[in-house]
Amino acid sequence: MSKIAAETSGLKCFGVLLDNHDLLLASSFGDNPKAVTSHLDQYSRKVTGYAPTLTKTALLDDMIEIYDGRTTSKKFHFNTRYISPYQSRVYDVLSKIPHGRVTTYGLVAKKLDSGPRAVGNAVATNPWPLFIPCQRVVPSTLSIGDYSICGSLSPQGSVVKRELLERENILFENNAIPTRVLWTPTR
DNA sequence: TCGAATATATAAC
DNA sequence: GTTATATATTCGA
Repeated sequence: MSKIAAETSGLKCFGVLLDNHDLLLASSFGDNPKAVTSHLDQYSRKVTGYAPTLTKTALLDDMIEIYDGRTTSKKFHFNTRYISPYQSRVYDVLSKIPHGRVTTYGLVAKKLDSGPRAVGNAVATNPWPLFIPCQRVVPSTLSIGDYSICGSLSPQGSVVKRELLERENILFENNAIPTRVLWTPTR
């Protein structure tokens, strides 16, 4: 059985989905609290077959810290049962991107001997936004690229993605990320 | 099993 | 700036 915890802080709602050992099954955040919880609820039904119950957890405070662009050295514990081995390899790389830096879909692909579109697929289906910093993956042009909120793409997503990076002290120079911010996964 | 759909990259114009 | 094409993975018919 799984559990949802959610709370609103400032203008955003933050939510997590936990399994019965308090491992993270998914996270979600956005403007609309209803959308956040229903996204987690649907994810739970899809992967576990069950509707979640409600709970509380300090993980929401960690999530808000990350949203605010604060560095955290905390280790989070994920339930990886419902993701593919390939997704797992991609998220391992993403978790190594330093705070305040970005990498590209292509560089991650090179590291994994895979392809950039495949990386895009995996990043787009990241169940753990904020905890796995998928906002730090951008196109090779160093423009902002796309970002999904509660499982759906919209121009709003790119705005949120940019704000997340700006709060990590990444300042854009004429709508692009400076090259010095680019991080290359070590081979 | 196969076709279609991607949060891509690169090269050419 | 705009295509055209190659590419890896996933998902559903």
